[in-house]
Amino acid sequence: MNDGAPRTVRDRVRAELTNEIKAIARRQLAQEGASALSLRAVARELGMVSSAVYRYFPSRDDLLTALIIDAYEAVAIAAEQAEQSASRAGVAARWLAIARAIRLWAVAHPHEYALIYGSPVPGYRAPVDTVPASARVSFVFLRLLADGVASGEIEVGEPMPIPRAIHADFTALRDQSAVEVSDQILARGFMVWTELFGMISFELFGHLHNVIHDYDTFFEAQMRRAGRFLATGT
Amino acid sequence: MNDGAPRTVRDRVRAELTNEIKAIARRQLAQEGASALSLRAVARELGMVSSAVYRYFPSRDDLLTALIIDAYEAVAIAAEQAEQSASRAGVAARWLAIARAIRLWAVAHPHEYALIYGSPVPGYRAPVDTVPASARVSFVFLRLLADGVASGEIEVGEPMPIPRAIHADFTALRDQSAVEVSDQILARGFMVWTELFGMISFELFGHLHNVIHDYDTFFEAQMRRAGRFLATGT
DNA sequence: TGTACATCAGTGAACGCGCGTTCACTGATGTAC
DNA sequence: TGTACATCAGTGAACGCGCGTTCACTGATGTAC
Repeated sequence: MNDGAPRTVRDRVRAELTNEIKAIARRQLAQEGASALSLRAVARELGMVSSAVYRYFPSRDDLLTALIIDAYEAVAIAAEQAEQSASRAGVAARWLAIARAIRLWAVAHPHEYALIYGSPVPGYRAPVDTVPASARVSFVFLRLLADGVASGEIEVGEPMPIPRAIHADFTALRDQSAVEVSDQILARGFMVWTELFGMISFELFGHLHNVIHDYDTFFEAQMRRAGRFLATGT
Repeated sequence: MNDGAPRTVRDRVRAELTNEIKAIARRQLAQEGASALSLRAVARELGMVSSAVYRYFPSRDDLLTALIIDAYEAVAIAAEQAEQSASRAGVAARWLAIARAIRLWAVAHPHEYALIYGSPVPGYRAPVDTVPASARVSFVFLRLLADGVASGEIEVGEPMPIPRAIHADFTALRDQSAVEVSDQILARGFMVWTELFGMISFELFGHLHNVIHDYDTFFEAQMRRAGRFLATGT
């Protein structure tokens, strides 16, 4: 149906309107948050009658799902582009580039960040469609880990014991991502990755308010430290 | 007015009803999330007419504020109790006790956790009243840092450069908390603290779904590793 | 190229719902003397 | 201890609002021959 380029005028108009609906919805999201997102408000701003939106999205939740997928893809693309721009640099620099790119996207789109990394929207259950989109950004990081190990920039050091249950999960992750990285480095990677999103969430959700004032500098300093930990385990 | 014990029957009934309202609201929060919390639904479950609730909370937002403060205090109390039970143990064990207690509280009260550490509730602006409550839990951690440095269990190691702007914020934090800990250890502490909440948020908000299966074990392993980093910087 | 029919986009009205908040009221509880 | 008045809790009706979703409809666009 919608594979390839749109053939007819109708198809093209439809694709444009679909995007316009999403753009308006994103804007309203940015003003009021996810649970205040309403089809009627979108229709109003579009200059259409509310029932017309149903020609494009069968329900409010489907619109929300589309926004969620778009948001996941936007972070992923931001990370991928940063990674590519820095691809000739070392692992530490690439890590910083990725971390900065993700944070900058989040700061520029706080409600979209909240939509995907904040509390789940009440009454909404994410369908499976969102899974591949959500995984995409972490693959950027996993590839960085693999590169770092291959180049020797990530020092493996003395192995630490990993619980059996976690080893199984890590093995599954290696299979899915086709990235061969040892348990120990995956565990280290998880710490740094968690740190990154914890940091952004703290900043955006107000937990550093009146504690830290220069968010940019603080983020930069902590991420540099995290990068060192990633590379050397210290 | 309400200083000390309630004097009259009316006062006692009022205090009980206020608590009951909060309890019902908390339960509804747990079922539907914060933005679905409604005074009318609470009144319905109370068996009262909706306007009666206004005798207890002047608006929906005030009820929400009360829940937020209660939630902050509940995590703080959980952390404090864990800390006290482990107060004779070493810093590593105390850190683990605190981390576990906070996570267990979060897992037991996911919507209350989301209320305070997830995305802000749309259309709601937290009043200043919530600030002291929100800070309480981190003071537990700051005191642990100070104890660890005093006892030598936290190794200071070679100092690392801290940006001037961050040094100023850290100084203010030392003043507010009356905890004397060096910039370097504060920075390290921030990393570990961020890691803890990042981890809990990842788990509760579904970002480890189908990746990690044994959350308990994973959390335990990562927090042990974080504890080592806290103590030794490695 | 032209016509006949099928598909689709957008309209407008309607259904049923729940929400926050206000207000004048009744009856019970508390207080001052 | 008893009475008169003030305070307070809860009622019931109402205001005005916005929401998601359905449905029969009109008119425009696309397709097959």
